[in-house]
Amino acid sequence: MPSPRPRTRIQARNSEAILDAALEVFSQYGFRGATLDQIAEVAGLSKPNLLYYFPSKEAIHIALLSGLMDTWLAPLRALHHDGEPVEEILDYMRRKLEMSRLYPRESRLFANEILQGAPRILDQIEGDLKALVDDKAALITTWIAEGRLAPVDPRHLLFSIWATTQHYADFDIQVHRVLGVEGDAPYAEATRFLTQMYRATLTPQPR
Amino acid sequence: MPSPRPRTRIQARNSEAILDAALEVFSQYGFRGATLDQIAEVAGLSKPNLLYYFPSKEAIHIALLSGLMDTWLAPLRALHHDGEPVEEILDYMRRKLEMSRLYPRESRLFANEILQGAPRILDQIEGDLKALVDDKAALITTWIAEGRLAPVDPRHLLFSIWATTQHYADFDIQVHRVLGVEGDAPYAEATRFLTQMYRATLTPQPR
DNA sequence: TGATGATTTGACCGAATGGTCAGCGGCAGG
DNA sequence: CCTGCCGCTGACCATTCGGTCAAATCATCA
Repeated sequence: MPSPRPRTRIQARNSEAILDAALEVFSQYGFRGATLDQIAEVAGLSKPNLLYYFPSKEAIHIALLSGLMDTWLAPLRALHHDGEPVEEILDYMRRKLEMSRLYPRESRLFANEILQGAPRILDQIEGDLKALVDDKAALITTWIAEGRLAPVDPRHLLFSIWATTQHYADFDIQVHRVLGVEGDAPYAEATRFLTQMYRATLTPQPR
Repeated sequence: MPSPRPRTRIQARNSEAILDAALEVFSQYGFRGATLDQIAEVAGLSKPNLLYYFPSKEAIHIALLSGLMDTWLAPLRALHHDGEPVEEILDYMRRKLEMSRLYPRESRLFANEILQGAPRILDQIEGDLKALVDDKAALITTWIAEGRLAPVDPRHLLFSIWATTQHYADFDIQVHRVLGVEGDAPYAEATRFLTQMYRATLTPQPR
């Protein structure tokens, strides 16, 4: 039984190929809709060979998800209490949007998992994620109390940032077809629009 | 071969039960991840009986999607050129949010279809949806030119409204677990937050 | 070079999948 | 009461599914 983490060069290469192919397939069809044959074909390996590196379909899925959560929360963790509050949150939004641009498959994998009821990451959502949100919401509340941020609901502010930024990854096709363009152009426009929207929302009004 | 639209009372009842069950299952697992046995069980019918009313799994899916698109676009169609621009768009946002609250399964079905590459509704996205967006974007541009709306990118404004409102249906579980609440409470809070955000974003600044 | 373990695969398995079909029961109209 | 059709089902089918295994091949190093 090979260890889940690669030890030899060839194990590293194949494990990575499998995870990459699995990300491709799972992110599009969800766990139940994806098949091992599909993943094997994308990875350029035979199905039994997949199962030589991972004991089951679910193990591949779990391997993807467990690595994903930390990556996904990193931008929010980087929301620091030093710096100008409005710009801090704008930076967070831009980091999140950049994640959607660079890692759309990861975003879709996450979306698929949530849509299916988050059976494999519910504890992390109720644990790590909730704790992190509580923490950052407290920080935002402090900023508001100091008058450095317009009074907004901190949690729904975060929800809206997640929603707007991930939309460009998850609904990628819709965005491109409605705009009638291809490539990364929507992200540049989105950066401008979202910067404008959140600046208007968050800038405190002296009165 | 029974016609797709019910003619007798019993056909109406069963067709509706099937579509309702299929909506339940498809919206959670996507087309490929859903099974006829699952739908049959939820509908309280036998699998062959499903296929007495619909010729195939795909036919059920198509029946759901074709009915969905019009319902889904109705709120945007109702964006009128009379009335105060800011309040018109706020009303649209609230209608969309109300749709998420009342029809979360429809929202998830749509999200699943887009995630999987929109194989069955791509033409409608490039056709009806794009045309509608172009039309309403022109209206918004007019409002901006008249100084009755802050200058924003109209299409990305619509994207952000879709994203934020549908988020409460599609990521329902995450929202509830992170907030630590159950029921419709998030929708009331979201209405307040989003009203505040879009009012701040859209209200023109006299200078 | 030979030995040894890592890697790969064809053949296969039982279960689940979408779908078919002959026929049964019941109900409506004559 | 008979007839005929609508609604429904159990049994079945071919394919695909996740997964196993023995055997073949490959790579490495003594």
